Amino acid sequence: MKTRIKAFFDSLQPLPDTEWKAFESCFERMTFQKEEELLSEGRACDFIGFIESGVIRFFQVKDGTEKVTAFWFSGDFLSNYRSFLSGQASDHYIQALTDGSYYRLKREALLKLYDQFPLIDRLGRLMAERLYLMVTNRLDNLLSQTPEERYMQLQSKNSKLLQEIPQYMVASYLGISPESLSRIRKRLSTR
Amino acid sequence: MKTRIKAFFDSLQPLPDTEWKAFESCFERMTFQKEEELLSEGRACDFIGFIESGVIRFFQVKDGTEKVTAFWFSGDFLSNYRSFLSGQASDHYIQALTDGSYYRLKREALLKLYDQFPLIDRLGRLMAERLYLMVTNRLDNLLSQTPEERYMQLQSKNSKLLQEIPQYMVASYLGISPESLSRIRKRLSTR
DNA sequence: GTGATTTCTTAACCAAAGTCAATCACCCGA
DNA sequence: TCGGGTGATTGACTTTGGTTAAGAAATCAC
Repeated sequence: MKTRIKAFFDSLQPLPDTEWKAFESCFERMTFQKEEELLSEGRACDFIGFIESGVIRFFQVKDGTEKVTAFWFSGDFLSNYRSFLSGQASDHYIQALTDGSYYRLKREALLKLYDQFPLIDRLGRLMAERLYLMVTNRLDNLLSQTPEERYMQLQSKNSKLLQEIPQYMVASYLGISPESLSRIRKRLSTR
Repeated sequence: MKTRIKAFFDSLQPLPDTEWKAFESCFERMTFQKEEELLSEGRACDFIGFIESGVIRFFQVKDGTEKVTAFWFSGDFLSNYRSFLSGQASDHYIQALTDGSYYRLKREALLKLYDQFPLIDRLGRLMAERLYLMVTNRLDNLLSQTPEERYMQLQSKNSKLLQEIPQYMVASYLGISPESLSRIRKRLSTR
């Protein structure tokens, strides 16, 4: 499996050979095409994954308009983890913005691994904890910053995102209308 | 330990006697007084806890004004879990709004338990997963609802909160100014 | 390359919430 | 009981972002 993904898990909890082999062998490599839906609203998400290549967005449809919750790139965690954990139907879509590929681990296989290997159970704890940190970061960000501040932060920390993603999707991710983002950009450029 | 708190952990992962005894014995009962700070900004949070009685708020100071992130009541989980996990200084205060008590488990003790008992490690995973679900709920709520909708939801789902907490703190929790909340209330009452 | 579609920008107008300031209502303690 | 303090409300005004509509720019398909 891709070294990047191994690095992710190693940073959480290095696994001895036996565990790693068992763990790794449960991943399947999947490919996707631009526009493809990896998960539809209404279905429970029964996998987690890690992107090898390509760009993916995580969004929901609210009152007829699309609200983007996240963009994912190579190396990123890929799942509706909430639906994955709760078993409830997803309120989000997962959709490819480009062609690409990812490594998929099905829920059932992961639960078996948790039961078989305490160290993988611990890895699961550390993964949940890491994801908790990520989502609280985003929450904090939304609570404490204005759209303009969020855009500036995106520019400085994640400029790759701005280059690869249409602006109206970025606007949605920032929680504003495309027109507002356009205004913000204009405001910033004339300073 | 309080039955409510046992019920919380039982709902995640029932523990056999040995594990439960070891787990329970690591909790300490703590009391607090109105206004007391259970955690100050700048310190790492080195415990998790569960409230036995009383009301607590979780807030940060941003540009000189207090922003309330959460209110906690009897039975609720109590920690800056983010700081607890990352070891980084807390950007939030934890402060008592009333007199009360809670059961505290120190980080060091929990980490030892994780190492000693795989089942408690699993309990930790399920706890992290549960907390993940709670924070994504809040995130969704903030992203997809207007302040007015959030207030109405609070009324229907958490009216206890509205009775026990000063309005200006509720406003802060909703992400608006006290004046705006006052106007929203007026708007709603004349419908 | 050309036409069509999609994306981005701009403008005018509107609604919601913020700010500032004044006032009201209530509680509590001396 | 009176006065002070806290919290809630109201009003005037400002700011910000949403909406609608139009047009410009970029991209795509043939």
